[in-house]
Amino acid sequence: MNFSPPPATIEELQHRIDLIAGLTLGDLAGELNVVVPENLQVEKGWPGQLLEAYLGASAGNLPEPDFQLLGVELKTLPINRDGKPLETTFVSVAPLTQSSPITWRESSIYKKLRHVLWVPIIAERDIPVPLRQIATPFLWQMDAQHESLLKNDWEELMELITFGHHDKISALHGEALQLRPKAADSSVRTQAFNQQGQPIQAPPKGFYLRTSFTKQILTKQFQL
DNA sequence: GCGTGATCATTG
DNA sequence: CAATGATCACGC
Repeated sequence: MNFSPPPATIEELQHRIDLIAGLTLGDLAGELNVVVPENLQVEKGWPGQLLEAYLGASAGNLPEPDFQLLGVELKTLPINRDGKPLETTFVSVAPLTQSSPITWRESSIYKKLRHVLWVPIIAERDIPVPLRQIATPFLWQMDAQHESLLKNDWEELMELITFGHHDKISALHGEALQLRPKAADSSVRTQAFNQQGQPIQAPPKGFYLRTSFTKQILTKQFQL
């Protein structure tokens, strides 16, 4: 995709997002001269990549916030017509080989979620992809309550990982943050440690925000 | 293979 | 019908 130049300031970013509220994915794709996929079965990440290109977010595949200059992470959020999140939100892969413990504020989760540009998209599956409409994007900063919630979940999950119990972690752990498979398929393996601290091969996992958490963010923002 | 962007689709 | 586990594409 053809990328726009990155915004230099928060104000410039705010101005850009004010202009896309109410537009459809087809509108944005048309401006960028890109073809809209029939459905997202084959190109699941397409909405996110479209918005990245349109808004000039380009951290590439670096484990860094999308707008590096501004320290802002871009997240599209599929919602239904009532404004309720339809999917969990992927944040980052989990470090299964973390030997020396890192602190919450050093974590990629904190760095990415500290400041987020949320772009809600009305994305019920019966709406054709090009007609899916961008609701009201907004800049959001993690507050103390969000932080303690996420920090608690993160510390619990990281402790399980550190002690080699990552194989016993399911999506059921965590109130706001959960750990789920993150791979091309279930046969993929990556380096990890077992309970004895010996290196083993294990399925890669990623951190995801539950819909209950993103729903609260939307509720606070829009007083839904 | 890993990390980016996520949604799909089966199941309880 | 929500949620968990599985999956798809791309850059390097």
